[in-house]
Amino acid sequence: MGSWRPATINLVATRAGVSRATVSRVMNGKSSVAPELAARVHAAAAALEYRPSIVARGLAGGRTSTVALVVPDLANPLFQGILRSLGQAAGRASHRLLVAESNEDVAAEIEMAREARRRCDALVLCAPRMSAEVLAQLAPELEPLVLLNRAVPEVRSPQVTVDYAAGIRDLASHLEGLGHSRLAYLSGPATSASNALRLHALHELTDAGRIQLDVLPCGPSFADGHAAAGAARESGSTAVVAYNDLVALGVLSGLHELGVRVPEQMSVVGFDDIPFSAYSTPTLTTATVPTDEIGEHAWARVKALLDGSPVPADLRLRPRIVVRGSSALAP
Amino acid sequence: MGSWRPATINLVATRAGVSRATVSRVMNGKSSVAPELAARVHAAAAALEYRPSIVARGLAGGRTSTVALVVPDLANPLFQGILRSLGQAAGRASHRLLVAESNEDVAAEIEMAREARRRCDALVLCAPRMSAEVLAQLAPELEPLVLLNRAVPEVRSPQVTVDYAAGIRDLASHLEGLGHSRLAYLSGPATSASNALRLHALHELTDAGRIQLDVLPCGPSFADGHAAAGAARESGSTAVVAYNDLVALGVLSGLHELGVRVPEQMSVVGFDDIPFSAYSTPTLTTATVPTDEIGEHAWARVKALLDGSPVPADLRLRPRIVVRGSSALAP
DNA sequence: TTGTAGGCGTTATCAG
DNA sequence: CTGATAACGCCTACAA
Repeated sequence: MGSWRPATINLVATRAGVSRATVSRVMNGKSSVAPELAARVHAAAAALEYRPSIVARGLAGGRTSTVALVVPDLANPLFQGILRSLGQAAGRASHRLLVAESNEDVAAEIEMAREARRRCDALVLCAPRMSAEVLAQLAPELEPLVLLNRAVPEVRSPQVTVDYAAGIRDLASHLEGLGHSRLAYLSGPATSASNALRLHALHELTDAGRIQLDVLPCGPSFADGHAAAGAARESGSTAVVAYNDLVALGVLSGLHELGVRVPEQMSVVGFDDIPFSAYSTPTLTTATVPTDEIGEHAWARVKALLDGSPVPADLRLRPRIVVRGSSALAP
Repeated sequence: MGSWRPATINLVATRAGVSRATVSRVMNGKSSVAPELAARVHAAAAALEYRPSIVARGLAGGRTSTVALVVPDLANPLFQGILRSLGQAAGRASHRLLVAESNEDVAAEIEMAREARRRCDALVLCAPRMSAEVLAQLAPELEPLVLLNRAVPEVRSPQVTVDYAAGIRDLASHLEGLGHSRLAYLSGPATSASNALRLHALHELTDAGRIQLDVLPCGPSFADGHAAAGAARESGSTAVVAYNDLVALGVLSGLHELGVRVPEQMSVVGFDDIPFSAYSTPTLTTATVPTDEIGEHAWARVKALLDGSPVPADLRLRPRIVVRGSSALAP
């Protein structure tokens, strides 16, 4: 038994004594076919274990039933969540996901987006670092395109974004309500758009005279947060707002080592609600980014684009505050 | 300006005043072409922003430069790690990854594997739950195939597996060396092959009279571990071997709530070394599964299969013990 | 070295 | 309702 070649539509047609066109019609359930012929086709297809070639179908019909997802970093729970939910949603509609990780490299990201798009029906792009100009210029050739986690007015493609500003405001308000009037913000990567948004939202609160703010350079990782614990303690603030949960958990760990009790002596809040935040000691007050919804909504837009049906309006998802053990009344 | 159609090889050929064959040759760097013609082709291609259609190329040449990865659960750090490293390795060779998640559903897994394979050049399959019989029967039609995280002698395809037994043995030996003679094993899902391996390895140690073992039914999640903390304490064992890190961290949390100090009163070890294990309180002693290497080696085998070159021998990666703060001398 | 022609497996358009 | 026939975009003998 040599290497087995998959059955083609031609074989099935011959075996069933019909034309390829009829086989195609039967397989696709399109325009009605005489019951008897249909039965013969089904029988032949089953006997031959025939499966239409997705590749050939892609060439002929221009649809690959595949959508591409380009993300900067698959180690990030946010993108992992998006990957999962988008994959599930697409899967339910019999579409597959092609995933490409750019490793935060914008140049690579551009090339990957171009290339990934060419072999798929649509592209879902998460490009937090890409400049609006580049994105605006690139977008047209990437269509059908859905932009995630990033609002770019210059781009006509549907966008599903996260209202980080509102999330941070809610977090700050929560702390304010607990009597904290001076907050330390552990800043993420300087090039991060979402970091800029967070910072901007915080500055608005200081401008409104509601809080005092210490901005401490930090980074996006646990280690960064851990290293910044000392600076946070020295800052004179009574609460720490971390760039994300990883950083917050790092701060928790760092403060613990420094003998600073959380939340008694200092409150800490994160952002993202990664799985462990519910289980750290103390458990972490944070804001949840609804990645499930992002994927779901992203898929709805992809589908609309592909079907030519009305595309749902752009969405700005508001993170939900999750109050846990790391925040309490100011000392 | 209506919707723009991507340039085809025909357009380039016409523009350059050559035949399609010549354009094809130039684009693929195959058999030498007169420098002047090549220059014309390059110029035309550049002017038209021509990019060969990957889909058409796939149909004609039978290569899609895409490989499929099927995993049971993308929430699992193990598979996330494999996804990342495999994706990176494939990417370096200009291949893309099609990812499909079966949600632990074996029936769905079978269908996904079949389907995913048909649209790609090869399949990398992680199917911890699939029976050896089914797998053996399915494998031939899935080739070129690389099996991950699962040793199945009946299958001829290359396999990269993890020696969980050795990992567990090393962990148990570590505890034994600390004076623990009675261990509680928090068992994972009954259908999990890796769980069976862990259990088997542990039983060998009891059969050898080296340790006493309490097997406690548990599960694979943090919540399962948390819930099992009480049972672990009552078991009479002085150390807990958890099915994985998630469970171990859950136990840590549960024991903390019960007022049991770790590692003073009880030692706890996990398995996987997920990112957070280095930062929990106490930090978790565990065993690292080298996901980076898995992806790397898996890709090497995929490539060999596709190139028709000699396929590297099957690999059994041994986890590396990481001793941290959750294990200490028996009380 | 270059061009011609046929084929990859489907779908879609027309006749009949 | 069914069957030729022409795309789809590219690759690859085979010929010249």
